[in-house]
Amino acid sequence: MLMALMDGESWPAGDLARQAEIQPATASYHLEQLVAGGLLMVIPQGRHRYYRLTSPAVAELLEHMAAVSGPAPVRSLRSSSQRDALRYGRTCYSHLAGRLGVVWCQSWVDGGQVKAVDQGFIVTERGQRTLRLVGIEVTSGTFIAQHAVDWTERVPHFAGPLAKTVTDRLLTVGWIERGTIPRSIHVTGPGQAGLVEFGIRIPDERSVD
Amino acid sequence: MLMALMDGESWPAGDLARQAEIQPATASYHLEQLVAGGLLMVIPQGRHRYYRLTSPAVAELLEHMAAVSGPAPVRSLRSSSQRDALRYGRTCYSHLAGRLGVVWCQSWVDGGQVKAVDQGFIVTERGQRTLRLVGIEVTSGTFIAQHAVDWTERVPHFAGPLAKTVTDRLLTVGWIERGTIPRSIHVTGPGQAGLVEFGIRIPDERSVD
DNA sequence: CGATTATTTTGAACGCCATCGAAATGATCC
DNA sequence: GGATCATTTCGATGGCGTTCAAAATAATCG
Repeated sequence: MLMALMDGESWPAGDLARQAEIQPATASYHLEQLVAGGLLMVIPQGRHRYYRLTSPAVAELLEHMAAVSGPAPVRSLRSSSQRDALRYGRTCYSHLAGRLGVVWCQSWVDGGQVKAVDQGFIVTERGQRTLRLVGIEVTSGTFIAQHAVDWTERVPHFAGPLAKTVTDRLLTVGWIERGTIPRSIHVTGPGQAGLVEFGIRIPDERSVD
Repeated sequence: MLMALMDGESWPAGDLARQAEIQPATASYHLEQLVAGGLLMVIPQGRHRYYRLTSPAVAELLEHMAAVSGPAPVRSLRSSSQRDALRYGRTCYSHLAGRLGVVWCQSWVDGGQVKAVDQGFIVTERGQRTLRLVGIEVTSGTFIAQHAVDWTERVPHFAGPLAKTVTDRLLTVGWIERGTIPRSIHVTGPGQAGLVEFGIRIPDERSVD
């Protein structure tokens, strides 16, 4: 359930129960504990009670835990295909993660849109021009944080405010869109060409290693 | 027990049991689980079996967890005084943490030995000269990572290779020394003057807030 | 080699915690 | 206002995990 909430969105108890494949009563019990423990907060809205992580810090911690613990053993076919989808692309507190996020980071390093500095990257002039393609205006030298480790890929990807802005923009212009599996992301038809122009070598969605 | 191992040192099962105030058999049982879970490794030496964290990554994760969970409620006077000692100064995987580590970081920012950049600090020319006082030679511009959050202080402190080098050096020249409580650090007599010259405003050991 | 120390293994007891079905609460919809 | 849906509360069950004492193993010491 915590993993399902890692995109920073709010989900009602029932949805979380279904995803965790447990009874609603059980989910309710656990969610209460997580709220008591300060990891979750609850936003009552009508007959729904929306749960969400109390802060991005919690998401970071979870990502950190997942990174150290390594990939979980596959329990069922369903969770496996679900994992594959998330492995391809997903949002992590509103920035791109998964293979898509990693490839973006690598492509931009190789393509010279960003220059690696300690603990992150700074946007080059080329990067500045590339960002302008999707209507984002920044001064070159702007810093982009990197996420220390990525859960499924174990390599850096962009994080922080600018990463979020870009992700939002890519969703708005319709180059990427959210899948049916919560937090999953995939590339749209127009996005195929768009992202290449945006300096991202798009990975094949079929061949997820 | 994990907290006791956070300095990266190796401890035998018995010592860990005593610190955790549990029976040796119980400790052994738990330590075995932690090894199975990949958090600990064991180094058999004679009739002792030394346990240690498998990697610095585990220590970072623990620090992260402690930071998010906040200070634990005080259970006993003993654990409280122990906590106070660690709050004053301690090593975290071979770099200074606790109030001492935080003050070092703040003093150097104020004193101009380092300049804050994103996700860390870089050594200025003044810092270069200060480091030379203890026989450490670096080029100005050298990067010092910062630990995102400090468990007891919740403010940044130095981490990474250079922080470790300095800590080792301060121990070698005898300005700081390890206390009886594992991981605890305090300032020696000579260190009082030395650390001031080294650009650190030494906090009073008595008045730990 | 016997005594001592460090540690693990075994075995058993206890407690508690996760789980679920059923009932209760609360809110929406018609 | 009654029906339906989302969620929580209640109550009961089963299981499992933690714990420790005692015994076993292993290594050191005299």
